[in-house]
Amino acid sequence: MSVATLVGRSSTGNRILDVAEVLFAQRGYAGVGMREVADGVGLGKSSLFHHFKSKDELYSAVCVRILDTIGDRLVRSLARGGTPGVRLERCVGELVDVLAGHPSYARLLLRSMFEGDDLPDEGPESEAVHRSIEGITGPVEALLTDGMDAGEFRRASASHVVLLLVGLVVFPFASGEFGEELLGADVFEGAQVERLKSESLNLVREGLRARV
Amino acid sequence: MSVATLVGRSSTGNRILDVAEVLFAQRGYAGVGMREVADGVGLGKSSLFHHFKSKDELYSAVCVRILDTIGDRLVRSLARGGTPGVRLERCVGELVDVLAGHPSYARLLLRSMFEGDDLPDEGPESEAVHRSIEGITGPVEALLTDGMDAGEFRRASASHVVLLLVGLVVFPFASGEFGEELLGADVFEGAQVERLKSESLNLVREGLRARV
DNA sequence: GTCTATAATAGGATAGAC
DNA sequence: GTCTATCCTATTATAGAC
Repeated sequence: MSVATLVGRSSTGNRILDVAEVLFAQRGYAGVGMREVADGVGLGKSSLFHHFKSKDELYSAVCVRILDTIGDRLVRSLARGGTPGVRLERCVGELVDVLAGHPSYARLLLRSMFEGDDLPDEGPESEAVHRSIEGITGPVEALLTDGMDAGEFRRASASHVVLLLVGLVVFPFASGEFGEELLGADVFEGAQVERLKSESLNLVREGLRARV
Repeated sequence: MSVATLVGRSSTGNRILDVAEVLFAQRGYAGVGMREVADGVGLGKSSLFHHFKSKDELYSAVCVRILDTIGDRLVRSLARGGTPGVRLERCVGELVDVLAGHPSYARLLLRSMFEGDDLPDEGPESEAVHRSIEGITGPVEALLTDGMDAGEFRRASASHVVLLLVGLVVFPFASGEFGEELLGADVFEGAQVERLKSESLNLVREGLRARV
């Protein structure tokens, strides 16, 4: 179904999503007007409403596309097997690579969590977002539990650790100027990405290892 | 100077800040209108412009007040002495307490980092925010470096680790519905806060400990 | 310090021609 | 599928009475 989501849209629809993704990531749901999106695509404002019947629907479509892209890669990465420790590290590395390769992703992901108050909680779009999220957090939480049961990870609350890990991995790539000033370099530069990846992996590896 | 910021405003000014803080945290800069703030305070819209000459200025004032409140507590906490490990853990615990005690803080902090594109980079307000941030990250980064030099923490890039720590500690309290569904409970509930605090402390302690 | 009134602009969304 | 024109509402901000 996630594959259908990725290919089941016209080329104009995808161009709209491309433009909207960048804008929503930069300025958030309320900060972006349909006119600005239309200008970016090279269309009149009204034409957008032919492809997406409301701003809400456009925003949700952007979120679902990102979540499915990330979800597909993570699930594939997890399926490649290995011990829980190996799989977790591969998974964190993969997530860093996706976020580093798509500068809009981290911001839009975090923003979408904050803007839940601004958007309808019900409706089919919201449920699609929901399913996509659970398709990611579910397997990761299960992986942590497996690692604890196997004695590879120390005992901890898997769900709380997942929450911490999301912040740990995603936030740096959403931190913008804050991160840039802290590091003295663009967060998306190759060297910074590798540094962030290795520091994240070290923190996760050592932080979750069972004491000997 | 941060003390002056905290007391150097009329009671009406502070009431406006209280209302604006909650609204900006919920819906972001662009998502909140001056009218909504005015209604919340019980004033006419125009009266707000007597206290803050623009929406930008109001938003910056909200950010600076939060940053100074957090900064004051962190700096005080750090000044209480101890080994780097002890001080870092006290610092993380204190930060968790502040964020848990003020549900608007984490969201507004993260949002303010994303909305840098939406607001002027120059000007006195932006510089005040800047100073407040450096007053927090500077001491923490120095603490990490001290711990590494003392052989208590493993070698790592202090600045990159600070970025990870901010995400790790701040994000959960900004995660809203996402965190709520993941944990199956309100993130700000006493038991959840304690769980998040202890899991954060464990991850930081084990994750930064020098190998023996 | 707070108010009413107003300016000037932009917002989301729809109707209907082509 | 895209366009122009339009509707209605909301936006930030200012002017000036009280």
